[in-house]
Amino acid sequence: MLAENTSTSWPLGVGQAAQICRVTTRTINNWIRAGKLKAYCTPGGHFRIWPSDLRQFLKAHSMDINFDFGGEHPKRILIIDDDEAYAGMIREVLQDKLENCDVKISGDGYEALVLIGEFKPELIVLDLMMPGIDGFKVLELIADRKVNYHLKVLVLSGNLSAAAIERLRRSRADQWLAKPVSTAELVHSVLNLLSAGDLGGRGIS
Amino acid sequence: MLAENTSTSWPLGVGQAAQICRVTTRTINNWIRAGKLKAYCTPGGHFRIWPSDLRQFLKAHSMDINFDFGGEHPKRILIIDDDEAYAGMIREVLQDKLENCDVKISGDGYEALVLIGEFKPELIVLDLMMPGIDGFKVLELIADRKVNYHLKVLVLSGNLSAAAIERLRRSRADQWLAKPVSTAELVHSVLNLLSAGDLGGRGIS
DNA sequence: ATCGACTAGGGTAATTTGGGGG
DNA sequence: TATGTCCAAATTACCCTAGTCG
Repeated sequence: MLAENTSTSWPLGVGQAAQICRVTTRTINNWIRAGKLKAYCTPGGHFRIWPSDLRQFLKAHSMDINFDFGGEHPKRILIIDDDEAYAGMIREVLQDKLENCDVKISGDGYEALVLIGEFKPELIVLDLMMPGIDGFKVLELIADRKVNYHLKVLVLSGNLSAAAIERLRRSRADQWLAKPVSTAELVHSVLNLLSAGDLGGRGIS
Repeated sequence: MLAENTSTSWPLGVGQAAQICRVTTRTINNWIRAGKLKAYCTPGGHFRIWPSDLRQFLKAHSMDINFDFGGEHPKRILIIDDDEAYAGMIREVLQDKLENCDVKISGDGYEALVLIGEFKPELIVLDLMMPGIDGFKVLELIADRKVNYHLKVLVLSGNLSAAAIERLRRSRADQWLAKPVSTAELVHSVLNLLSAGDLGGRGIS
């Protein structure tokens, strides 16, 4: 649906790119016309730059500049936990600490599977103990999708026996934390998992 | 309301085009009046833009923007059946008779759930008899999605007792056929389900 | 007829382009 | 060579109200 632009990124104007790169708009313009910086053109002749292209440009020229212009899509996080109150708390913590994130909760493992395809989260916070569906089955499916997408899984569980941990390792979970978990620990893990690899998408669906 | 029609080939309002192009409605208006962007006019003077015209416009100006507004894509059909040979046969029949369709097969009910979200099929051909996951659970999830998407379900089953049929009815399956099913019967049902609720395009693109 | 959502168009402000010369 | 600065024309964004759509 178009009405909500929570998952689309916006192109930067030349002035915005100039601020990020600490140069004048004129220079940005030169870079574009020289073919060094990829951009597209409005019918009126104004250039627009996708954040991911600017990032690539900065990286290619070893310009050590980081920017978070809010133009990129928020990080999509899916919390799979049948404990509604607990999941809600996690969401609040994440929304408070990660200023640009889009969090969805699913208390039903089956619905969660649909959401994995539909919402395309970058990170899944998974409770292993769920009624109806096996958390390891979810992990197995996710492992298949990791080939094509950036998708990290943080497992939360109250019962992390050595055997369970070994099975998690084989299931390619990215990280696991024992409940109860401190907010600091949670946020640290989430930030760590999200910072590994990112690319901005473009387009509307 | 114009903003809601994401799954049929309706003309776009100026605001929708503006969101797609990441410009203001005013700018879209300028483009139209300058003859750069093709549009037609309502009696009251409001502009309407066909998705194909907008797509052509974006392409003509090398604007690196993709949008999928539905209506023009091939019909997406998801076959959920653990009998690989049977599913493959259905696919061949459908691809032969529906010249513009995109068919995916899932032999695993869990993976199928992910595909429902990811592939966003317009039609699901569902085998009730599946190992691991209950076909009715799938129907239940689909019923939720029907609120927001055009999604029809054709159930195939070898065991269509009166009780099963009653349960299918309650589960809001759109149609059910007993195995074995004739190809003519299958194709007829599929065409019927796909054409319902979809007004089609405008003929030429 | 009523109503919410959207749009056209004018006016104005901000930004961008491209040139030329430092 | 690459970039900063000045400038006019063009393009786009923002704000507003009356009018249209469904």
